[in-house]
Amino acid sequence: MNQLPPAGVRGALHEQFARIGKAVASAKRIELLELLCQGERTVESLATATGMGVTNTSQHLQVLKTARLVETRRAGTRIHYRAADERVCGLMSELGAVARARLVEVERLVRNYLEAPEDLEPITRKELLGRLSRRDVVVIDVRPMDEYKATHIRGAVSIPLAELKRRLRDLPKNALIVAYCRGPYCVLAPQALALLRARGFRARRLEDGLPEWRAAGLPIASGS
Amino acid sequence: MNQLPPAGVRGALHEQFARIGKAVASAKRIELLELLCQGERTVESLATATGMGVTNTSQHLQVLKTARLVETRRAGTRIHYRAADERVCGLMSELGAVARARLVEVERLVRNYLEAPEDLEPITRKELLGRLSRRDVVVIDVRPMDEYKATHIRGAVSIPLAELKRRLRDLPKNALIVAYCRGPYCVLAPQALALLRARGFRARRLEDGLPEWRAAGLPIASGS
DNA sequence: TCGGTCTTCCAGAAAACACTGGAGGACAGC
DNA sequence: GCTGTCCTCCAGTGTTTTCTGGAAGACCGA
Repeated sequence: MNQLPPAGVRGALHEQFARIGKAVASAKRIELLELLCQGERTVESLATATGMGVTNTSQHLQVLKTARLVETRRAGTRIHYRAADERVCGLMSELGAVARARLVEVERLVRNYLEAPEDLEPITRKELLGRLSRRDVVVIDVRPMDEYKATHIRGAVSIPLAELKRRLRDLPKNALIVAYCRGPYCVLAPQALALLRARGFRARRLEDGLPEWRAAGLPIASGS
Repeated sequence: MNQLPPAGVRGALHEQFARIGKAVASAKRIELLELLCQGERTVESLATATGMGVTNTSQHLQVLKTARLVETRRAGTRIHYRAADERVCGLMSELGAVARARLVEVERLVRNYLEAPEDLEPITRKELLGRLSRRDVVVIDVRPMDEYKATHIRGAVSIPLAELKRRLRDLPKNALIVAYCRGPYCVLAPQALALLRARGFRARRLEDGLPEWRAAGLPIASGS
């Protein structure tokens, strides 16, 4: 190649490269490829392994197939998928390496799970009060909006559990997040924690819930 | 790592990997990354090099930046972008390698341009007639739809130039495609050829155009 | 402080994509 | 032939991405 191809071809070439990129632009497909790099599997086994529906799995596999990253083999009524060649798996690990090197979030995810087990304990009212006055915490009220409007911990923001996923981007990645809800048996806060931690946030639960905070005579507020 | 992280984290990890994948899921961004792997450049210089608008270029660069694939440096009023590290460029070449290895289209693109110069000559009416009867050709009429309805070569399908891009998927990748329009000085067919060839199709032009075909007493039709 | 330049942010339209459920195709066993 | 299994295709819905102009922000030089 002693000369560049003309512009029209260059664009189309890049589009071909992008086909590969698009194929690995989805977490589900990456999961599938990782599994396939371990060995051949049927559609159904991939579906159960990833927790996706069979239809959806099949469609993702079609995408990978048209990008020529995987190949198929029919055996009776079922179809076995496998990675098209070792280079594909090489690309996957390269991708993972870049992700680990470049994305701090990945490190944080691992650290959050493997270390800091004390973060799994609820935070006491007293400690939260201290942190609130030092402003080194974000307190979120994960109950439905109308309950928040009625009464909430002073300084807390309302993020109903249903909206949490959508509002993740509003939350700080480095500060501690404390979630609370109706009381010690309420499931909203634990669910919020699970989501937050899976996304790499540092999150803890307040001991008990709002009624106990209020009963302790600690500062509350109402309205939005 | 002697144990897998729990499912919630695994999913989130894959999503982090997919962030990198998404970043390279667009031909434009791949082009930008390739340029940046050669060295630092300003937004404007990237915009002119790729033929994109500055706004659009900037937005693609933001995507790359949030994926941590590129970094910036301010110098007075302009901002210099560069690849975040060599591993990123390594990933790009790995991507290109897989694309070349796996995508036949890429090979075809190169071949279409570097070889088969005879395909650049128009096809004669006589040859087209023969191929039409052997059905080993797809003839497309790239004039506006109403002209097609009035009269067209029998066996041709109507794909007005404006719609060609959208309808590329309807065309065969292996068969020969012959385009015609109003006559030897009409620009529609040449433009269609440029697009088709850039996308890897085998495409030729009919000598002259419809009037000459008709004048030669060859088979025509009308209606849709 | 005031233009001028370079870049980013924002809002809206068009296109592409992911997921779902139901219909259809290929195969094995009876 | 018929039935059941496994997979793929199709159509519809809701979300995300891409691109475009216009406005705003950061910086330089006068």
